Amino acid sequence: MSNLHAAGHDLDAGSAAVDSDTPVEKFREFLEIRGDKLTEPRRVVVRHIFHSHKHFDADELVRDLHDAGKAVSRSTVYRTLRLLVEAGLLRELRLTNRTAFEHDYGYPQHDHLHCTSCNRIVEFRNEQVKELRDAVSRAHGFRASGHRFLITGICASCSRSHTPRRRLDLI
Amino acid sequence: MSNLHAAGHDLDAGSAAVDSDTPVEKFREFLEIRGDKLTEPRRVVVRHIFHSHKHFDADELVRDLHDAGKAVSRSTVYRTLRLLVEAGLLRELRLTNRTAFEHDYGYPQHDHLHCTSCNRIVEFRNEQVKELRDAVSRAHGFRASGHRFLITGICASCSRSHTPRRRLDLI
DNA sequence: GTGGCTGCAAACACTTTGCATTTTT
DNA sequence: AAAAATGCAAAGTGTTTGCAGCCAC
Repeated sequence: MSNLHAAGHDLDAGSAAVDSDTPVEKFREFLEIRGDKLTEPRRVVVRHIFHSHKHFDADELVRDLHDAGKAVSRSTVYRTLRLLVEAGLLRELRLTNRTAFEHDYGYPQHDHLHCTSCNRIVEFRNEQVKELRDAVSRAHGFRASGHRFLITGICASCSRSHTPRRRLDLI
Repeated sequence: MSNLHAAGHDLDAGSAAVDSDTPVEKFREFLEIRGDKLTEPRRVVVRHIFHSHKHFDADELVRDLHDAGKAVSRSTVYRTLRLLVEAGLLRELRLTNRTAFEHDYGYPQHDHLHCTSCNRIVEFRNEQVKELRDAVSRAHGFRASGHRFLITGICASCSRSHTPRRRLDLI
């Protein structure tokens, strides 16, 4: 889990350090161009999202913010999420009927393995995916701007534990 | 286009011919095993779906059936769609917030290009996708049962005609 | 006949919107 | 001060469910 966050992602944090590459700054630039405003609720949402979350959905975010004593109304959360996607800071993931989000800024290109048993999502990185996408696009006169490669199946730990007719940890 | 439907897929049709490989038959087998029943509304839904549709959503299906004078209640349509997915006859596609479906029976493995401008979906086939999926799964101890590779971008005809090129890299 | 269906309407779950008030530039 | 954002509650979507009567096996 934590290994995915390994290298230099010291976003936000209390440090009053250089602040021009934080998600909040990026968001401000985006809003500025459109003549929109960076408000406190928006700042709170963005900071929270890029502070720790990986994949999350609107409801989770509303609840987390509330529990952290930083409550932001559900409407504002939804409105802000929409903006963050437009701004390219977040990406939508539609595995189920509720939209999940993940970081798209300062985050390396990757794809997902979705375990249909425990419902967990594992990320993986593989250069060939993009190569393949570009090759296919080229062959179709398509100008690719992105892709989603989702592999569904049973993860290692689930196929170990849920396998019927097999003793669990006895050996 | 038509090449995708190339070989022997004379499904439904009035011909009282051999009927053991139609989607309806497959569905019956599936239902039988579970001790469930093949009813007229279910037959109507399955026949309609495999008669012409490619990608469709529940609402479209309800409307089409209604317009064809073969109305089936919305609930039954939803219930039947769920069963067809379980039966492996249909596959879910979640590009937007409404679930879309496509044939999964008697249809070759393929993936999609989604044009975000005209919203059209184009299919493509490429063996390497599956190879890549299997390689990645293997590397993660994952037992893959399926995958979804979706390439988003602008299709040839849109990038020719429209040119309102959206700026995505403002930030 | 029985257990599973169907249709209807009502319930749900997720997301969006109208509006009066507050905040940002 | 003007323009835009917030929060609330109310309205939308899309999908599921409870139930009385109906139908396939």
